[in-house]
Amino acid sequence: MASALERDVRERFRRSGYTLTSQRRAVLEALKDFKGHPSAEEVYLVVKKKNPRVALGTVYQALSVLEEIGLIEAKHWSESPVRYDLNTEPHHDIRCVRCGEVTEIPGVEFEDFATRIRENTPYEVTNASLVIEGVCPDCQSRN
Amino acid sequence: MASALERDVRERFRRSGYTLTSQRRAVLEALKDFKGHPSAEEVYLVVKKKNPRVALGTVYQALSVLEEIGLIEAKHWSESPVRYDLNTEPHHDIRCVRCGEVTEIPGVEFEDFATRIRENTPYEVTNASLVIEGVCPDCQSRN
DNA sequence: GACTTTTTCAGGAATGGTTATTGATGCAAG
DNA sequence: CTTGCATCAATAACCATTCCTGAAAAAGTC
Repeated sequence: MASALERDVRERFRRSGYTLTSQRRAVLEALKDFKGHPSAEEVYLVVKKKNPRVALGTVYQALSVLEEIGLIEAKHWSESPVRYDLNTEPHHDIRCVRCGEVTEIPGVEFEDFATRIRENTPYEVTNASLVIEGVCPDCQSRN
Repeated sequence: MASALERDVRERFRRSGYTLTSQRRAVLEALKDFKGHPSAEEVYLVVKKKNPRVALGTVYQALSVLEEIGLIEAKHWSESPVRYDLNTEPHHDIRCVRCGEVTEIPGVEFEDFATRIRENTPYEVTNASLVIEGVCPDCQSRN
């Protein structure tokens, strides 16, 4: 499965014209290793462990390239920096308003909904994502 | 209908313990007059016309109080400051990725969806909103 | 392989939206 | 009137992100 991802990575870089540099690969690796949905800063910290010379700006730049070519997805929450996700399959994430943890919600389909949106606006819809917030089980019990 | 809103405003302030000051009222008025979904800065400009002494910080503060007591709603988009909306009925907004304009999408119900989300996560869901982006008709024709 | 051109990078400064701080101000209760 | 507390204006601080620069690396060319 690593090779499938690997092939996809190469392919997307080739098509985009960007070069697959070691820094961009490192960012991708960090995102793969990171359980959850790290912020740019968190990705930076992981990357820096292996290669202390990379700058935060480089990570931002790499993330935006990776997002542009569709390898990763950026999610915007209120009161939180942007968080990145390697999983680009359609899915939804929920963020705990107390501890900030982000996890995925399985088994909720979105397609019907997106279709209905398209039927009700003259806009050409390019992107629709859900921002879901709540209190995670841990924080509930920690009342 | 103005009086219904008026009553609601008074009621919510009373219950919250906050005082209904002239500045907070001015922010509310600005939001009512503004067609669309202004940013804090835009609200500030409108408020300043009538009362040039208010500071941007005051507007931010007033907006956060108004949001806290449920009179207005804040929406977060990528690449855009937070935008505020007086309409707290459940509804969806779409933002044009070219010109930035935000408009409402009528006639799309959300409830089933929210229910399905609640059934699929152990989180206690407090908030779920859609972030929809697209290209508005004007910008499409202006290709 | 040496040369040239292009892309990317590191480091740090700059930006922009938002929040925090502080002392002043205004209103309410006695 | 005056004491007390919430709110306000002004401004400084903050933080995530972007921009800028010269250096380095990679890709293309002969």
